[in-house]
This record gives sequence, C-alpha cells and structure tokens, in this order.
Amino acid sequence: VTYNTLINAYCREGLFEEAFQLMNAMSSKGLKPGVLTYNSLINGLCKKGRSDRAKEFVNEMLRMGLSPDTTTYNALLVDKCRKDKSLEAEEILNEMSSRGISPDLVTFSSLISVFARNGQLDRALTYFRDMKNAGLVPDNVAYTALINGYCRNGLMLEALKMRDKMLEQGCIMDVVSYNIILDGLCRMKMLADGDKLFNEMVERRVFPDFYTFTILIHGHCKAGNMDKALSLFDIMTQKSIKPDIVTYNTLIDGFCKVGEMQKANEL
RNA sequence: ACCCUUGGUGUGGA
Repeated sequence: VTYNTLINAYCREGLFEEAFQLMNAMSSKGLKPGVLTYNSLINGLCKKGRSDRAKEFVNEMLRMGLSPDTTTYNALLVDKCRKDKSLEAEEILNEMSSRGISPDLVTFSSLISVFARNGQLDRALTYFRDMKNAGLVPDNVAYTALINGYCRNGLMLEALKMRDKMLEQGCIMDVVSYNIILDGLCRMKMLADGDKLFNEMVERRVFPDFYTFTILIHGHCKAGNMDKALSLFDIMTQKSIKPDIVTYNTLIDGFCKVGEMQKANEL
C-alpha cells in the first residue's frame, strides 16, 4: 500500500522515472506490482497525454498474468472522452465487454458526458438507459452529465425536469450541478432565473466556486450588464474566491465589446 | 469492513 501510494503520487506529478524506479525496487524486494499499481501508472500516463504508453502497460499487465479491471479501462476511456474522441472511447467500451469487464458508473458517466457536450444528446440518453439496464443506479455525477446535455441544447425545461428526477432519486445538487444549470440559464439569457438559482444555492449552503462566478459574470457580460458583472467580481474577491485567468479574460472581453477599453486595462 | 487508482462544470470570431 505504501508503494502504491508513492507510485501514485509520482504518477500524478508526471514523475514517471521515479515511479518506474519504485516499481523496480518493489520487485527486487520480491513484491510484485499489482493491478492497483498498474492502474495508478496507467492513469498517470493518460493524464499526461501519454495514452500510447499507457496502452503498452495494459499489455504488460496481461503478459504478467494480471487482469486489467474496470478502473484500468476507465482510465483509458476517460482519457478519450476528455479529448472528445467518442468513437475511440466506444472502442474501449467494446474491448471491455469482449474481455468480460463490466462498465460501471464512471464508464457510463464519461460516455454520457462526452456525447452531452458534443450535442449528441440522443447518444447520451442511450448510454444513460444502458447504464440503468446494467443494473447501475445513477448518481449525481451521472445525472449532472446528462443535465449538461440538455443545457447545451438549450432545453432548460428538460434540464430542470431531470434535476427534479435526480432529487427524487435521493441525489444531491452539488456545486457542479448548480454550475451546469446556471451556465445553461445564462446561455439562454435567463439571467433572472440564474440569479434566483444562485440565491437558492447560497441558501442551501452549496458554496459557489470560481466556476460559479465566472459563469454568472460571463452571462452578464454577454448581456452587456457590466455593472452587474463587476459587482459579482467584487463579491467573488470578498469571499476570497480567487478569480483565475478565465475570469479575467471573460471580464476583459466584456469591457472590450462595450468599448470600455479603460476599464479592461484597469483589470 | 475501511484505505490506495478512474467519472460531471466556465472565457476568448477558431
């Protein structure tokens, strides 16, 4: 467990040389790297954009007589989903099923997410159904990924219906769920509803983060409400939520579009 | 049993 933790830490940082050394140290002590160790390594490689290397380690696992599990394949599949390579993600799903490895909530959420983002809501819905047919109980992440699909298509009524369903099933609205719906409302210029939802969020002690504020600031910038956008920016800093580069870009872009180059410069 | 690995959100004419 100690080795795994260290190897995982190195992999997260992209320090693969150190991780490899540890793996060698392990085997010289007669400890065999297990599935967990490989999973950490494979995950780290994927996150650093080295999915080619990751794939090689999956093969190495097989050679060593280890069985890659759902987490192993999820690491590869999630990587494809993040890069919007939905077809390749589906290939991995097929490979999983041909090896008899069952997809889990992570697998399905990732697939739902990629199709929802890309405007292929029908496909996202299909996977949502498949997930339930597989006997899995959708959690708030799975629901939220799907809700994002409705939001991206401007189907806010459907999105809100799905949120209600999610709550009925006992799932919680967390900060990401709120952010996604807020973003949907803002995109549809339903800023008043956005503000209402934002208040609800605060009342329910779901703490807004810098995504939340950037989404709202963006909405108000697009609507030309630069005063409102600035006041949100102030609230944000008062709450010591650090605006990041995206927040600044959003505001600067907003001021430029309104022709207030001075204010853009002041930021 | 628990622990270690995997999933959902924001800006920029792309």
